Amino acid sequence: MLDKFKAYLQQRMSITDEQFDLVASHLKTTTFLKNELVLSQGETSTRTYFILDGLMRSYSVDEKGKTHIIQFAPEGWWISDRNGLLNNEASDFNMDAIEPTTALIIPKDFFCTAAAHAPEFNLLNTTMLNNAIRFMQRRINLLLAATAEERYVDFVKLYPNLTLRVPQWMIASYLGITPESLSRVRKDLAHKHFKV
Amino acid sequence: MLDKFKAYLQQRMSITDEQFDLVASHLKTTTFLKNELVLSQGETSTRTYFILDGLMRSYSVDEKGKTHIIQFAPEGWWISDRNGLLNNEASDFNMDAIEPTTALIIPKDFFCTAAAHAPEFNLLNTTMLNNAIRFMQRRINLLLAATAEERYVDFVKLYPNLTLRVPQWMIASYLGITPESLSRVRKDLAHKHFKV
DNA sequence: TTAATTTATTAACATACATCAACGCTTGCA
DNA sequence: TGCAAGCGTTGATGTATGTTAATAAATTAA
Repeated sequence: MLDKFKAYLQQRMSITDEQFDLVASHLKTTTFLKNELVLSQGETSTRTYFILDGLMRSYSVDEKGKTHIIQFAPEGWWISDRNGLLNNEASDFNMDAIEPTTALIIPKDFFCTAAAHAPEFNLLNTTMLNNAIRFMQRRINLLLAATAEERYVDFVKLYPNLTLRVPQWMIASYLGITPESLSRVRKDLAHKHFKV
Repeated sequence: MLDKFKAYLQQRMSITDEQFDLVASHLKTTTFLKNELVLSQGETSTRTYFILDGLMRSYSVDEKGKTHIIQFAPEGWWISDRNGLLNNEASDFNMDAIEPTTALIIPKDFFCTAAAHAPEFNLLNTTMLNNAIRFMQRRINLLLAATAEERYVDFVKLYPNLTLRVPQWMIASYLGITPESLSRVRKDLAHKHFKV
């Protein structure tokens, strides 16, 4: 199962087998059941998860009980609560597994200790963080500028894979619209011969 | 002028005068006029700016010519285009100075070279990046879950300083509403005795 | 200082999306 | 096997916010 993590790293940095073994010796895997709650709003967690298999999400629940999805994390993605990670503060969000999931538990100091074995881990870390920012800026821009239909089309192009795996109401919740609206958006797109 | 940067670093890490001098010797300051365009959509820039004085913003312009503000950067904030920084790609956004601005030019490899002099720069860098992600998740959550009024109230509490410095139509553009809507929101809040 | 431009407000009207409710379809579990 | 629960669709209706336009106030330029 660690092979997937090794492959992930090798695609993004140069790392020897020895370095990987040293680094990976600190890591444990864990599994979550479908719909298992991993972290609730108000709890504190300093862990990051690297998803080996399955699908997780982080989301908020507002006063009316409505759910708003902050992030999807399928295989090869990272997910964590930054409040806990940075300041040992309570999480603003919930986290759960949408599918049965296997994940690596990445402790808070992982990149720091890993960099002691292979300095390139520092660059990998900052590159990934910058990338996350880039994606979030893009999403914010869409939320500010685009219609529900445009946001859905963008989602499908960006995550064709997720579109099939995730129930529609979750996609709606990620896009910031109701499931009913998404249903209508899809109907309109079908008339315009939009595929998948 | 570099004093401000030194104070900024000293608040966030331990750094000696010698280390600072070494690190700062690579840096140049630059100034921008009010309304000066710093970067346009389609151009490539690998620079980051650290704002010493003044106020900058990054924003997109959609097909209808409407402006959508991605980020405000007042004194003590960083601003950059991640497309250029990460991949030497063209920027999705524009960047300009809202006020006359003095900024440090931070080259792409700054944190890497600085870490050679003071390793704590690595931690500072990742902490700041994680913090940026935290703030953006919070903003996304508000865009998904909150009304225009709630978002405005949140903005005013989070950036009381900016509320006074920035024209209303820019705040509207940051919140994802029209200036007319913001005007109405403010009127309603005034009736509810909301202050500032 | 006047003139020109930008910014903020207000009103009438338009629309994208939400809400509420009803109805089949699937799914999972008793 | 059957039945409850969840999911997706559709329709009728409601509402927050957008659009357009006019005007006033503030800022900038000449």
